[in-house]
Amino acid sequence: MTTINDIAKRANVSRTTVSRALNNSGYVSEEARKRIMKIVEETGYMPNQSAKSLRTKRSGVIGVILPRLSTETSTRVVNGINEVLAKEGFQILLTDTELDRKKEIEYIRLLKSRHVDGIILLATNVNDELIQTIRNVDLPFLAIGQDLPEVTSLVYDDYHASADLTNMLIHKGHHKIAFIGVSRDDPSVGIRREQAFRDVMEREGGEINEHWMGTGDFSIDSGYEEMKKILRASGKNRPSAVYAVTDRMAIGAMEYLKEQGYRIPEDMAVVGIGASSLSQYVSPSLTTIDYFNKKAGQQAAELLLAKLKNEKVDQKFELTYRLILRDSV
Amino acid sequence: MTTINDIAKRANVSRTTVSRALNNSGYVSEEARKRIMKIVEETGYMPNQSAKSLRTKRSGVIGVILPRLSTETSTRVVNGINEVLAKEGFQILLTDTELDRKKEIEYIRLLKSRHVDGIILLATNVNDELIQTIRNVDLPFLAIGQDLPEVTSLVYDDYHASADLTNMLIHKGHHKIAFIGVSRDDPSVGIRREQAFRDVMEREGGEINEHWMGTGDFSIDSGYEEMKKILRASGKNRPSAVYAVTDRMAIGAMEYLKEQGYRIPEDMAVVGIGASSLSQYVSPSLTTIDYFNKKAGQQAAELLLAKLKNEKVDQKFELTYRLILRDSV
DNA sequence: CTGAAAGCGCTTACAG
DNA sequence: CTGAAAGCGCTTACAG
Repeated sequence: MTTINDIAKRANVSRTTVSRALNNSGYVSEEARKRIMKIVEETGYMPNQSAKSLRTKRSGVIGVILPRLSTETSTRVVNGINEVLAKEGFQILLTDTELDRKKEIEYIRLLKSRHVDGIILLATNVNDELIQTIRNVDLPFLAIGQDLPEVTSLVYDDYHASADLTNMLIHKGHHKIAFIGVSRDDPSVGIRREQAFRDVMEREGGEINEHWMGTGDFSIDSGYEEMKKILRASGKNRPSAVYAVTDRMAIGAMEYLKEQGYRIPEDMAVVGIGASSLSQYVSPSLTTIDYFNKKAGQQAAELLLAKLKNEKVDQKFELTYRLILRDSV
Repeated sequence: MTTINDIAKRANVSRTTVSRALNNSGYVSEEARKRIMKIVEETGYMPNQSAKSLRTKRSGVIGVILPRLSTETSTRVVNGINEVLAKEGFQILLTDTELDRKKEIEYIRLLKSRHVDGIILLATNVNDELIQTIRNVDLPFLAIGQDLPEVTSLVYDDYHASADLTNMLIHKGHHKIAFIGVSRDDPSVGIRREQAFRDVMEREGGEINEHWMGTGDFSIDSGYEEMKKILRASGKNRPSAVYAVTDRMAIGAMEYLKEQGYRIPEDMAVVGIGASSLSQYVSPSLTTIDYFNKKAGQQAAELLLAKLKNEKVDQKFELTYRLILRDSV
């Protein structure tokens, strides 16, 4: 492995000068610069980033913490993050918590020890230890998806998105709407989306029936199972629509409904959230809400870069969304 | 930021001893160890990985080079890689070439300068400069998806998978089969899958018609467009089935066929490759081939770990596949 | 069982 | 415009 010393020797200058030439810092004679660059070219020399990072305290690496590597939402966000970061010469150090809160905290500290310049967390829950850890590592930090106190957070407008979706169903004539949510550990998805649903239902005189309220775990299977439970529990008094808080659960619900011979949307309307590619190609195509995940990733990266440049950034950002009306309603 | 020196001072030992205690290397009295560990706990000390890496020449980071961050195939592979690596305390440094060959090479060198311990490349093409670069960086290296000369490569069995698929169509009575492939720059997908198709068609007396041969670019849209072209070009003599070399293109083709009022599979059978989640939920569900991408990722990671331990590993690995018969045939 | 010293490959005041 | 020297935070022979 060639080092800066090798280049210096071959160019007949000190390594100080080589460093200056490479980083465009301080004066270097045109002559020396040319000699150095030529040798750099020839040897394919690349500075050792560990040494550089040790010295400068900057690594050019951003840590990204994901709840799950294999969901479309995560992938889109990471894609957006990477697009912006790569352009600025940053790389992503990727970690996957597999939805384990312990790991979330562990990885924040690990990333710190790996000298990342900043961290972007796709957050799925909010708890004191997490907040505490974030404060302690004292690194440029950005959360996406949950509103973390005292942390710069990009949040989807879950309340209004959910309210719009519910309103839309009501205005299409549905007053009996089943709901498939998730655990309240996830404030954004588990609490806010449900709260908006309940608020709108109440305001508009919809019927909320606890037999029609299910709790899934984000998976397609859980959507299927919850739909089954709801239908079995509801007896003669059946909902005419089902609102699942994620596309995957909505698609699971559709599977069960189709199996049971329900026509969608005639016998039962279905809506989800997420605008997954599945939602587009499933049959009938699923009405859903697009959260522009990729854009969220881009924005997160841009904000983090701003922080790295010591620019002041606001603490809270609300992301926009878009209702996509399709054939399932 | 607390360093090993801080710990040493507070524990009244030298940093040498702290290092030994932390790494379980060499002798440390039980007493000293306890004192040290207690302080490590209290301070939440984590060793600076840049310093460690500079000194030991190992970073605990594996570079992963993806052609596209946002495809299900990539995601599944990365997921498999990560699962194995995380267990061993390694992290992934992620790069996305956006299908740009220049970047492929650039990133290999970049990852080297970032002191990764090894590299896994999801390869999409084979060319001399690439092979040369891999040889030059001289790092534990693993390719997935293409057979790179002199590089440990995990390849899907594209030839036989494609042959099986073609055979299956023929045995279902299809002798006129349209084919939507991709550029021959990609030997695995662009050449081998097509070659197997042609070989089987020839052997079994199927009709190969150049009007029925399209070339897409992996996207759903391109599947749609190629299907359109094929149908328009074929006039009265129409195929009864279409084989697209990826699920996404197959789904694009299905979209066009459905728009034109074709019944699937009665008027036209459709098959793809990839076992994407889309293939399962699209309607009718798509017959396809599962390449077990996650398992490929796991195996790649395991092989790389073996290399890091200086174990000898074979140079070529062929992965298995599975035909999934669904309603589109 | 323990510590002083050297060194990994860089950058950056400082002096000239 | 250039270089000698210090130092970033670790690990590892080496000596005791």
